[in-house]
Amino acid sequence: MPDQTDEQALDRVFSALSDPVRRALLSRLDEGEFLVSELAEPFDISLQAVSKHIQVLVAAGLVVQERTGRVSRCRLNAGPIYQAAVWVNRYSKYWQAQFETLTAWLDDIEHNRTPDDGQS
Amino acid sequence: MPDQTDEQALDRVFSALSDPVRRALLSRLDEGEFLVSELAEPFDISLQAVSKHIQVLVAAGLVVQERTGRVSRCRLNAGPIYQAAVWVNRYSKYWQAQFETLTAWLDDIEHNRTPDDGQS
DNA sequence: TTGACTATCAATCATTCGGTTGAATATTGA
DNA sequence: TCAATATTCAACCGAATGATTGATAGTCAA
Repeated sequence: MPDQTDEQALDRVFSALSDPVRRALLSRLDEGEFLVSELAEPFDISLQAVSKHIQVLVAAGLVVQERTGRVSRCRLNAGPIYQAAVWVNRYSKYWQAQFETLTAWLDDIEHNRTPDDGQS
Repeated sequence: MPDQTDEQALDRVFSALSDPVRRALLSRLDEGEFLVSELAEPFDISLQAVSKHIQVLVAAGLVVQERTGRVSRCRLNAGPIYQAAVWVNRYSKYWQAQFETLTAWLDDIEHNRTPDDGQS
């Protein structure tokens, strides 16, 4: 039985993941650490808008920022996604057909191989 | 490489999951079919508010409604959650410690056993 | 037919969200 | 010191969100 704090944390994580810009930021940060300006570069929106998106990710606990001098280095913290993963995986029984694919894919990760990932 | 339609579908699914009332509705519908009034009963908010939450779930493709006479029977359609599950499971490598728990849990589901589920 | 019941529609309200522009803060380096 | 740089803060804007209340539509049954 999750307490209210957990529920609110889940609110923030799912809400953070509901925006395509923020998902793209997390995908990028999965590759390493980046400065705010580096993260902002691919987007057509203003740097300030990206900065606010990063703040949303920080509030959800998904990103950690470490400021040294002028620059602010951003690092992924995927831990909070775990509860979201547990939540959505409760429904995996409904896509049995694709289930073998998912488990194989998770198995790939477990053995530190690269899954068939067509991500842009 | 997901197309824009898929991205927007993911937006809607994650956004739908970001509200605790809607997550509770999905959990309930995982147990079977319910009328709108039955779904609304446990909540302190108005029936109309619950009806609107259900409409959000329908728009995300997570719930199907079938109206017969006065009543509207609601049924879970978990399929669209799959893409969200794939998305969050990309980050499973970051919680290796808990990973065995997750795979064991998925394995339980695969064999139609009941996982250790303390859900309210 | 009348009345109760189920659910949605409609209007409203306060708040949040995603974006903008402009100013401020702080750091670096010439 | 002074100018350029990196980031955040602040104010604002329009649209979306989550809730309310009241009205409406449609169905069932006495």
